[in-house]
Amino acid sequence: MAEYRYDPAEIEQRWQQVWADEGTWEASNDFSDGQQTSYVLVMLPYPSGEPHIGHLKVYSVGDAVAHFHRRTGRRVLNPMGYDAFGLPAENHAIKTGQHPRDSTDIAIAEFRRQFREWGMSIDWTREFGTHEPRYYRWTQWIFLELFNRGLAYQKQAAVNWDPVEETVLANEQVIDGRGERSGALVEVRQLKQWFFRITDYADRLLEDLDTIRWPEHVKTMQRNWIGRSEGAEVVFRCEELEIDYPVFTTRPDTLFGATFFVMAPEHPDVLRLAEGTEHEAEVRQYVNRSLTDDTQLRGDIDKEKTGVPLGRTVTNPVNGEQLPIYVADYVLMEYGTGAIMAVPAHDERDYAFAKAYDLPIRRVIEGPDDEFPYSGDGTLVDSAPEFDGLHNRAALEAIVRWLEREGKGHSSVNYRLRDWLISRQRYWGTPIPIIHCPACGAVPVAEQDLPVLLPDIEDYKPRGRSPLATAEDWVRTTCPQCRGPAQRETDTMDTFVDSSWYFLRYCDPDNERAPWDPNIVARWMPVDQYIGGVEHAILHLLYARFFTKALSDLGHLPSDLQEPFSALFTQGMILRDGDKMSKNKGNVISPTTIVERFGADTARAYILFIGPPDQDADWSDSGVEGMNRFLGRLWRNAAEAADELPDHPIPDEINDDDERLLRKTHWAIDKVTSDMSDRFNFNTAIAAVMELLNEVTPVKRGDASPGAVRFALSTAASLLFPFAPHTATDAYHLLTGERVWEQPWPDADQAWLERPTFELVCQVNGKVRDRAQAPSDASKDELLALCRQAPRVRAHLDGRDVVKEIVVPGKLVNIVVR
RNA sequence: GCGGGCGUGGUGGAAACGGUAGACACGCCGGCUUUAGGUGCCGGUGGCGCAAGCCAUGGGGGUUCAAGUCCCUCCGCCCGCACCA
Repeated sequence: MAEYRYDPAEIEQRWQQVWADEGTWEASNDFSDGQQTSYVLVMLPYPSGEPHIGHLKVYSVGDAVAHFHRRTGRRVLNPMGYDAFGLPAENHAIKTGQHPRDSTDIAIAEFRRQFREWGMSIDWTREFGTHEPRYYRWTQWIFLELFNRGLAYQKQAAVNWDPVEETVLANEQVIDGRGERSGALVEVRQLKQWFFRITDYADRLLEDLDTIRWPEHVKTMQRNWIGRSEGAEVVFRCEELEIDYPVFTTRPDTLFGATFFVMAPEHPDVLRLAEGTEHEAEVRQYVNRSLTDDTQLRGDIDKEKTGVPLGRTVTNPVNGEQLPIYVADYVLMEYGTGAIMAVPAHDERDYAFAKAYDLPIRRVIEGPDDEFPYSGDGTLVDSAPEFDGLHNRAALEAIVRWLEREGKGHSSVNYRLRDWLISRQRYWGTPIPIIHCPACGAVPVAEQDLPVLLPDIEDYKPRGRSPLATAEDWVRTTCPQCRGPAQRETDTMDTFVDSSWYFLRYCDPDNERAPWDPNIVARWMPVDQYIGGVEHAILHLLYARFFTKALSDLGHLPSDLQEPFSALFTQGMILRDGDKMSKNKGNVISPTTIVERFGADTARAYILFIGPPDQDADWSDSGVEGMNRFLGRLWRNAAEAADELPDHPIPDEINDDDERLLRKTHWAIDKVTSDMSDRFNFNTAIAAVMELLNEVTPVKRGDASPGAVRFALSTAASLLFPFAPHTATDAYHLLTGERVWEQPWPDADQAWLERPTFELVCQVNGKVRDRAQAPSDASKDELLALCRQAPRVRAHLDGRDVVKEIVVPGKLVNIVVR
């Protein structure tokens, strides 16, 4: 017997050459043939160092989907780019002096090399990095579009300042009071910053979640983040100073239970209200302490409630009562109006405060017991004759109607979502295309002057302001409106701005007159299948949705394009011994090592085989070897059959081995197809191909005809193609002389899926006692009879009364005895 | 505290519907081939038991002819949000 040696290095290199030479994976923007399209997109990588195993996993998933879509008749857009602006490259520059552009371009070259080495079916003609002027020119253009429509604006605000990165951060980038990247406790600073008005879109961002096929937990996270609550705004008046203080409450039904009123320490009126009262000094002290307090500590829910009275009162609009005003740090300036009515009987926090300061507690809703606080539903009591006795839900509406009639309040909706703070005091990002003119204010750079190029500078270190400020020649400019001397904006944009529209640019990447041609975008968008990590559940995925809606409203996208990603899949991490891989732990396994040793196909197929791709999976060195053995076995069987078995068709008269093999082959087609269709069950799909190959080996030595063996092997290769494209291509080519990627996805023949007989499970009292071969078309009575005849069943029926008989056709019979 | 997810052999994991628990693979055991092998091939492998059989999907309870799957409850782990009025 000849020796057939599986040589993945040679096979992979050879086919990659063909794909590169022929541009096999390029997707044309000529849609005249009317072919169905599919946009399969994996989140673009941040190019730093070199790809890790997580990249290999996510792109293997994406590539499998792309290949499956292609072979089931769709034209697939599967592009690649790089999210190339960002802090790591800049921090590296501060340390080494190497320009971030240079280190980034080196990393990109390595990513590109490895993606090619992995054999990913990417359309390389559409590649770009978000740091290239031909890209960020349009990021700036989009900024100006938003600016011109009032969706980008500057305001002085309390913002999150990361003292390590020396820049502000968006709310979404602060995790447990710490900077997302640095882990440093963020400080609050009052600064003038650029924002995008994402809050205008809160309702649509919430509602449209119902229209997309995303994992439920991601949708839930977005809903929580947006944090919509319905309630009412109620006006409390300070008579002494003649000022109205509106508060937001979700429980206007408890208005009669309000016994005091609380303002946040940041509330601009706190000091003014306390002025001239006996509490002034104490209030001043409390406010100062709160503002300098650790934000994290202050946010701790278990922290004891503290506060100070202001020495003033407000009027409860429903009953005219005078409620003492307190300042307390459990009230947040960022939410609602920065002031609340306090109802200790029916709110946990107000109750804790009332207990600590010995304030009255008044029940206005009946509860199941006398316990306070009670936040559930019940009958309204001790409120007003017109509302007492109503269920609190009904009372809520009645009270709001009353407030509206009296002009003392109205129903209202509040959100947790804040506007998106996009300015960063850092170098390596897209410059904000604004010019500050002493006379004209913030003036947009003219469209024909885009891009505003990022200047080269000497020192990248941020010193409380953007390093761009040191590029004085660059900063100094003239005002586009009045031609007077003016200064450029020196902040750059959050890199999440860059990645909020890249999926649109892929559609039309070389367009020099516009960010994209809406007609082309209309053909590809929305993305049919988006794939990436859950860590972007809120940040990137919320921002990209906002951009899509805003750009659609501005007329730059089709009006029906409201969501960028119709379907989302979030992949799990690859762990090692149950731990994250990290350089610190020294347990990193690099894709290069695996690819060098076993080939890309082994690495890719193993990662997909290890378990469901949305779950975390533990890496196993011996597991990889097993996959390498399987691919080698498939390839050798194919090579051997191609050489040694005559290329005859399957004979009309088939023997038992042929039949067995053909049934298994069609079963495998059916299994892999359904595992791939709406699911991501790659692990079981690969297992099915293994089962098929396991069936070929013994049969080959038996009586199977050459045609049947060749058919089984070429089908196995064809089914494996999305997971191990090179090996599958080569095996298929050896057997058929054809290119598997040009072949349609195999079709399972129903006739071979149905069997003339099946194994009938015979149960007594729900326990399996025996099995019997039964004709597939047997009647219920026949199945029952077969079961009763089975020897082990008879033993268990002996001398007992049959109570009940259950027949499940095609499956089992259960006889219940006593 | 609220919301979501998960818990199956020595290991990773199978089992859309309630209907043969453990597919496929790793590991392990045995055999054959090989000068040798980190190769290839064949067989075995949830636990207890000689066997008939019994036990087994985190624990307990329930519904059902039948439960990994449905319901209740408890335990453990993971993720998100968290003084949001």
